[in-house]
Amino acid sequence: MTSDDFVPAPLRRLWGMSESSRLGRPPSLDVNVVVAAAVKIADRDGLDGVTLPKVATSLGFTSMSLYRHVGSKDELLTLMADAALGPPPNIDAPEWRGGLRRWAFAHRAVLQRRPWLTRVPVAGPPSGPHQIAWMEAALAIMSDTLLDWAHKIGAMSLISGYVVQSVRQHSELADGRAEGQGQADAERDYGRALARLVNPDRFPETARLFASTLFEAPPSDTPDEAIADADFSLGLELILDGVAVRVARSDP
Amino acid sequence: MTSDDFVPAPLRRLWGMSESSRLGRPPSLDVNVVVAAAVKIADRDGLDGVTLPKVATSLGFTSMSLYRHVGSKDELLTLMADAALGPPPNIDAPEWRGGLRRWAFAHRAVLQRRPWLTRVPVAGPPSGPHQIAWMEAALAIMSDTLLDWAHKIGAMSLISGYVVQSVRQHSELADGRAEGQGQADAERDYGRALARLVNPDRFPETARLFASTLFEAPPSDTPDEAIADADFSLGLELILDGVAVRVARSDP
DNA sequence: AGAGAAAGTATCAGTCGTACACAAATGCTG
DNA sequence: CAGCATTTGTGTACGACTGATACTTTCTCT
Repeated sequence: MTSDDFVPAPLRRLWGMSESSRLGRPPSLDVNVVVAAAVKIADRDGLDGVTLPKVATSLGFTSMSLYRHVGSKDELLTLMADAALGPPPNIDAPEWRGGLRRWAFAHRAVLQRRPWLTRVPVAGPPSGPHQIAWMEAALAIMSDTLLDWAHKIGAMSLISGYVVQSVRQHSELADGRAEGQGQADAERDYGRALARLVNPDRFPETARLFASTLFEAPPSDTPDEAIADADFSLGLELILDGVAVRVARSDP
Repeated sequence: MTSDDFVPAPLRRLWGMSESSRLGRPPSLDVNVVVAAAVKIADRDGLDGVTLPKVATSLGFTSMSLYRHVGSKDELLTLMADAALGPPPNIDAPEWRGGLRRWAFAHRAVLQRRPWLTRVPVAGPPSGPHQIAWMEAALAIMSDTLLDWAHKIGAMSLISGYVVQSVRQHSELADGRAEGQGQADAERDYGRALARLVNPDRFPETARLFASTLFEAPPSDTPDEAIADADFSLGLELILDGVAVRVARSDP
């Protein structure tokens, strides 16, 4: 039966199953070329810079020609996301905790290089080959544990969601920041501006927070990157502590 | 000096500091009315349904009139986000863990009622009065612990990020789902479609996952909501376990 | 009363996504 | 080798959106 191996068109394009109908006019354009061009534009101009006219003219075609290869702009975004994610690194760690940590940092590195990836609307569950490969890598890291599938998936998507959230937040704040201002400076300005609005009677804890040294005194020679790494690690290790509790619980 | 209590216009609008210049033609429109209308449209048509023409005509004005009260569409979104978030519930829990759990569920309930909130691009650090109030509530819950500020903020934003991510994911999947299909059915279909693409040689763990009972056999009389709640709790308790480790560590 | 200031309006340009009908380029069939 | 079905890329068009600029309207204060 053909209905058994029916795969919807978007999935076929994601997995590179070319039609090669060998009939009619041969295509001078294919999905991968279109996606590569779109990714290049996103790298340069951000996700909002990706428009069908721009992608098409960057290839010397008209915008409508793209519709022969991608079903819609949303589908193009999905294809871009999987292509830009790329394959996961090889991680063969002796124990799960170090492995997941490396997985998370690798994931973060990819997103930091292409912050627009964190803004692609997810149109469905992970279904591209690269997304699946990253998932495989995480599952392999946890294969030694006795966690059940629900916990493995839960831990993985928790970490992955944290990575996305964290990178997006930093990149959006960086976008909204005046040029030439470092992260430390921006945080201090933010604290000062809000400190006037936060009434200590209504918001006692928050007022104490703003009065604390958290925003005022970062050792001035610390690079922004180190601060960001520390913030990121704080949350990540918190999650890993939580996973450790479950791992220990399932292996008495 | 006036420069000391200078507050930028977007912040002034967020905090409801009206100008009341008492000169010239009196306004028949104000920020709150505009924001309320925009929120109503978002509730009905989603975030993409919010356009300046639609908001304006729903009030009987022209689109350009909105620019007298809102700096840009992005600013309108920020204002909508804070208005729609609303004030946090009163949570006076005897211990932090139950308190944070209730905080997370309350936050989730708000976002579930207005899924478009999870898609508003965050333009900066939390700065609206309601956002600050939610932050205050979380800090108050943790005030009994000996966590330092960095850990409190880290735990709070981790939980909040998890809530957002989780609700957004579910609502986006629900949007992409064919009508009349429940969550359990959709997950089963997803598993079947991908199972054919996932080569067990390249993706052994993932193949085992798809072959597992995770997607195939949810007890058929379980309502979708219960499944979603269980998924949500799984991740949340994982995070809380992680926080508990830190709380214990800081109080020997 | 009238000057000055602010609110709301009319008009407009520049984009974007995409539906639809068409032209061009090829392999297959006779 | 002719012509036909088939597939690819194009031209044109429409509706919708953001936001600029310059205008009219409607107030208060002098």
